[in-house]
Amino acid sequence: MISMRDVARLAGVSVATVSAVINGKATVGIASVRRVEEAMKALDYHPDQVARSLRVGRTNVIGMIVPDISNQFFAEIMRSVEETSEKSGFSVIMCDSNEDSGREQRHLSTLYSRRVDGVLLASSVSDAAQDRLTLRRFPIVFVDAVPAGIKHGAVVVDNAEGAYAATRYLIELGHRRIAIITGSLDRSVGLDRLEGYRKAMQEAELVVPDEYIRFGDYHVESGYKWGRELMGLSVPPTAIFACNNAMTLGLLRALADLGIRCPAQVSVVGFDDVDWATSFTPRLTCVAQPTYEIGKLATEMLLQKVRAADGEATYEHPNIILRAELRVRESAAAPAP
Amino acid sequence: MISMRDVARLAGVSVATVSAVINGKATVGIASVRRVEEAMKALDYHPDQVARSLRVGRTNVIGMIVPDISNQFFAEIMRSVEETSEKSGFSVIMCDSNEDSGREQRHLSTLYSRRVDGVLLASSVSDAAQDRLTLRRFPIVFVDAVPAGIKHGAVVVDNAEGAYAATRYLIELGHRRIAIITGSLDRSVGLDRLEGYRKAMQEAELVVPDEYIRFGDYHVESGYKWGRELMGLSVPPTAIFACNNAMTLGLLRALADLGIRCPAQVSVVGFDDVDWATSFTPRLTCVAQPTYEIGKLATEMLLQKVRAADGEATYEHPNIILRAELRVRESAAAPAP
DNA sequence: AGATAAATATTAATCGATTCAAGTTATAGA
DNA sequence: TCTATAACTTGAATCGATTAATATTTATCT
Repeated sequence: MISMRDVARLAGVSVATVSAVINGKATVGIASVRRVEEAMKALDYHPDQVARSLRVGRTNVIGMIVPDISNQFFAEIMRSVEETSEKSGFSVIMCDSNEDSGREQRHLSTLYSRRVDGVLLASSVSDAAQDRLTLRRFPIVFVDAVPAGIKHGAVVVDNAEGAYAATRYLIELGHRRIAIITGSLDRSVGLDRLEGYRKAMQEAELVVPDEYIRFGDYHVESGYKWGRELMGLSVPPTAIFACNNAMTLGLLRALADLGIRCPAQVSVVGFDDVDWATSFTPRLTCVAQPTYEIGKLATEMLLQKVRAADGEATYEHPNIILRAELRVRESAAAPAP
Repeated sequence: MISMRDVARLAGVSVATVSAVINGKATVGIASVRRVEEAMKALDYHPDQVARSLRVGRTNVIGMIVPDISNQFFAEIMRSVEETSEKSGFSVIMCDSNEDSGREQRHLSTLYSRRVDGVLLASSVSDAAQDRLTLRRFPIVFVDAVPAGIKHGAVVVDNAEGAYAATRYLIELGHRRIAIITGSLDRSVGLDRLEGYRKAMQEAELVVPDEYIRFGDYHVESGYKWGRELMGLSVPPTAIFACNNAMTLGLLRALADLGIRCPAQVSVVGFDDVDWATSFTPRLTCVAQPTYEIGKLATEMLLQKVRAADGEATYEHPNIILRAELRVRESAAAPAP
């Protein structure tokens, strides 16, 4: 392995000079700079970031933990995070928590051992926010879901507002029997979306029978299961609001299996816009989250925190709350008379 | 930052002893082990992997480069890679090459600087295989696409066979005018799928007009564009084979926009099975790749290589070629008479 | 008890960078 | 020519672990 010593030897200077050249310090003579650069090229030298990290106490690596890498919503955020990080010279270690708080904790622990400079935590399962110890380890920015009580350092979407808009839209179309398939309530995402739905229903003075509220787990299967159940009720809903992309998919599959036509027999609004949404017949009406923006802003916020922490300071940015936009397409229509 | 010194001091032993305890060396007395363990717990000590990596010359980190993180096919492979790596104590740095050979090279270079122990390279754009220098840097396993001439260290699917099966199936349904939307030919994936298609057509003694072969770029838009073009031909095909998930989506969108019903008016077979494939009406017939297996086997092969390289040896495993399975559903049917 | 072997523990070098204090050379001004 | 200052350059300590060589303690056997 070629090291700085080798470069120094070949260039006929000290390692300190080589280091200065690499770091663009202005104190090096033009002649030395040239010789060092030539030596580096000749030896195909690439500075060892591991050694550098040890010395400067910074790795230029961040960690990102998501509940499911293969969910398109998170995949798109990851893409944006990777792109933004790379521009600032940061690499990203990706971790999948599989919505399991044990796995999440273990990942946080390894990331700490690897001395990453910060962590993006999507849909945190465990209440990492409560975990004072974890928070003291490294800068953290919460993405997608914000733990209760956290007012700073999170980038999320206004889930309540998005769910409200979706439900409102269905009501305006004339629906009165509107069901929801939501996620578990131990994270803000599920909580807020349910709340938005409830608010819209309440405002319209529509009572919601308990069996119209179903708690899924953000996977296709639960959307399918609850979709079948809902449509099997003695008084089935005329519209269903599904709270993430996977459950929407499951719901649509259930409808197809049951031979129930959408939107003629039942209207569907989903959460998360995905590439297949506009290829479906009918094209899917849904609440879209700006994944690119979420990833970009969260990364920028985290890097600010990292830079601040470098100078022993702290950088506290109030939560960024982006708008979730209702995209009206064809899967929701007025109920059959 | 708590270091081994602190632990050693508190436990009343030397750092060497602490190190021995951590690494499970049998030479430490039972009493010392206990004292060290208590000290570690008391101080909430987490060994610094950066320092460890520098000393032992291993990082226990691998890199993975994919052309598009947000494509579900690669996202699923990544998930499997992350899972398998984590089991062996490896972390994964994810990089998106955006199908750009410049970006790919830059990523390879950073990964080298970070001294990752190995790299999984999906759909390599640049001919990294030819790049002797890159190959000497670290163990590499090719995924999805195998560079020309590479006989070892790749995990791929039998693309030609998959495409052959798909085309064959369409022919058996009675189609004679079958078009293909494939990817560029500078990677084995595009090449092999086209070849499989050609072989099936040839065997059936069907001539393929040039305008039935369209070269996309694996993105939705190109599937859409070529889909419209194909259906606008004076003699349009009665069946279309699209060579990846995104282009299939674009094609289906084009058909929907044109009001052309599938499979009544045109049959469609896609490549890559994805979560939405079975929620569509009609449910999508496609060639499925075993993403979980691909990720798992590729990671295992890479880790073998890493372990071998650790002992100055090399581990050469012949390319693993998995079967791509045709999943017959409803988007392809006999042509209208 | 004394010798020898076995079991533990420690010292100090090392990995490859960065960085500060100190040293050397060059330049300008008197 | 001499000195003060500026412009470069370097030696050596340091980051936090691992590990080989060496030292110390304990156990075993005659």
